[in-house]
Amino acid sequence: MGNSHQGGVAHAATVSKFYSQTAWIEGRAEDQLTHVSNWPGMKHIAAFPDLHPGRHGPVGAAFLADRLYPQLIGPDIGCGMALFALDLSPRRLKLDKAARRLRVLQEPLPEDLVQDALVANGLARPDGLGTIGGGNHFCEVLEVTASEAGSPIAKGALCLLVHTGSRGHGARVYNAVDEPWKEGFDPGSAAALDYRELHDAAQHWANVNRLLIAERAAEALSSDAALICDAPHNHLEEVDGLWLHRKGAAAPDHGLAPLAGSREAPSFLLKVRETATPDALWSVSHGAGRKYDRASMHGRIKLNRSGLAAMERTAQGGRVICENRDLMIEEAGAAYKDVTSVAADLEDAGLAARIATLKPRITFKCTRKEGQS
DNA sequence: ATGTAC
Repeated sequence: MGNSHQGGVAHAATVSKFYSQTAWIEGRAEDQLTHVSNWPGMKHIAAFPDLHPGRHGPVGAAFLADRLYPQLIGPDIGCGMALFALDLSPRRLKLDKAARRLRVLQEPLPEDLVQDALVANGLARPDGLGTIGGGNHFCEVLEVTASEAGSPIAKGALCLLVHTGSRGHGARVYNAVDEPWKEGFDPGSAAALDYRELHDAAQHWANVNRLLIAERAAEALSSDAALICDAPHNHLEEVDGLWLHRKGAAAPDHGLAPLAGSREAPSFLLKVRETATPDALWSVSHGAGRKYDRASMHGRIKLNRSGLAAMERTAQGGRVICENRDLMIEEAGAAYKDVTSVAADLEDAGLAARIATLKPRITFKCTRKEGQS
């Protein structure tokens, strides 16, 4: 664990794996790791215990190269997890009422507020600003059930975890990248400079989006949200003249990063030891990581006659608002790895320590739209 | 992951 070793091919990047022998890692994810390690200019890769297969390379890894690879970042540029403290006590949180109120997150942000946000933050386009989007994105209310020394949130407090990114804005940037780009971009090329400028703007857009969603959710709950940390996990960063690509690997914010579990498992706040482990490329896991791909989940989850309703309440008594049947199945707790094992591997590797345990109470994913099942 | 088109 954590030991660096050369790949089998000349000039391949070094790969550091921060997971134990018993970690759930698909062979295909490790094959992708080896494949990317042979890309031109790839120097070093850090792979984390949430590693799983992705479209152009594994998710749950950080890649350091002397070239730029937009496909390693993907369309959701700037996607990340932001954690907020809520000014609201668990006793005052009425789950069903609060869940109903959070449904406002499905609505577009009112146009006047969009315009205000664009001006205040120097953003170019609305592109769905203030909404969380689909896939694995969510806005969740959690209760702090354990808190260690150094934690900014106390046991018994409520917090808000927002997982979203740059929506249509980053997707447009990504989809506009001229192919072919399999060899990556020379960092000095016009294409690279263009991508970097648009990427940085999309990352900022995503950052603002998480803050706006937290404000909307807090207002719906008649509370206030105070930012604890906002850790992006899909982005490009220059490090000593090289290019660090994070794909589902979190960049800690002031040494903190949320580690998302699932609707059936806790999440954790991690204190990250950023300087101790350059082999980890100043990154950690951002969540449990997918155990089963979306398609295969439909054969694994059998909804009974009560259908979605059975999944709208978790075993822990939490509420889930996800009125898209397919998404509910694809995002079931069973689709994710054991987050406690992921956290233990990060701790054993000396990368991070859990300083707070967060139990999901209400997860907002989506309400029903016309035409959806 | 997205918006749009089928």
